[in-house]
Amino acid sequence: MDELAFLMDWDLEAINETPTTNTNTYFSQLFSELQHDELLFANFPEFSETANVLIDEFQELCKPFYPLSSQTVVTNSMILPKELEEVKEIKVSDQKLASQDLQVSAVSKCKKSKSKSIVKKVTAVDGTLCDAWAWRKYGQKPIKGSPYPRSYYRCSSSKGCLAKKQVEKNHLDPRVYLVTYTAEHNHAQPTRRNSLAGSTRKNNLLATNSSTARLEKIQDEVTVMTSVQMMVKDEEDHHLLEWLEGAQLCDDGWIPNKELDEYFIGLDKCQ
DNA sequence: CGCTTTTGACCGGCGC
DNA sequence: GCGCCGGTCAAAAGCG
Repeated sequence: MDELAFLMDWDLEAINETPTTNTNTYFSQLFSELQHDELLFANFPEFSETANVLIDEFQELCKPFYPLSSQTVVTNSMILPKELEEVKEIKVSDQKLASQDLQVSAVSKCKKSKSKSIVKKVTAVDGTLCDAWAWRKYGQKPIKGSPYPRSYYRCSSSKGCLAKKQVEKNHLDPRVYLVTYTAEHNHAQPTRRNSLAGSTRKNNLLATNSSTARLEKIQDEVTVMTSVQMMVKDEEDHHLLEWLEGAQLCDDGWIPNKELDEYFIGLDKCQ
């Protein structure tokens, strides 16, 4: 199979991903959040019918805020109107949400965040390799007080996606990268193979100069570290971090749904 | 040719 | 108003 055919195959794989069930789960959780917020709920008094109606109407309301085609299924993230950002959840990670919406749910149950950005501490080969999204660098600035410049990236997976991240070395420990994510992806996360196909040139060089297996190994290592070592700006999330650090991870570095279920149930009992 | 990175310029917010 | 700082823009160059 030549390279083009291979890429087309990857694209088809992406198109075939229509996680409607997970989408509904995600929206259901989101609505649970909304219903607990009196102010927001007052803005949407019509949301009192079945869950499906709620989901449909909410999707409709949010359409102006994310540039999705009419055929696109909203998956793991989207741009919310300003007033809704107040109740937007902190994610365990930006990755794998389309297949593990429960991770989002667990964290959103834990705490509502007023902070829009997420900071990850990455002890890794390179901050640009730390996730499965494709990023395009659009700027670099020296930062006062730090010997290392800060790099600015925006998502290049999809046109119109507002997701961005900033990467800078920790001047106290140059092996550690601080990665700050802002805004939300308005499209599904690319599959691993897709992300490799659409990743930065540096990643492509790695993939061509060495074996793909080698690249995947690096990314697996980084994935494990980022999912456990994530830092959230708010100290109130300390208990979540403790739980994350103690969680038993899957082979691919992600938290098994069973673990999340238990965490989920534990939270419900506490509340 | 299309995509990326690089890098100086530009802009807005903030403190004085 | 001015200067500093951080974030973004956009032209140029590099690469496959």
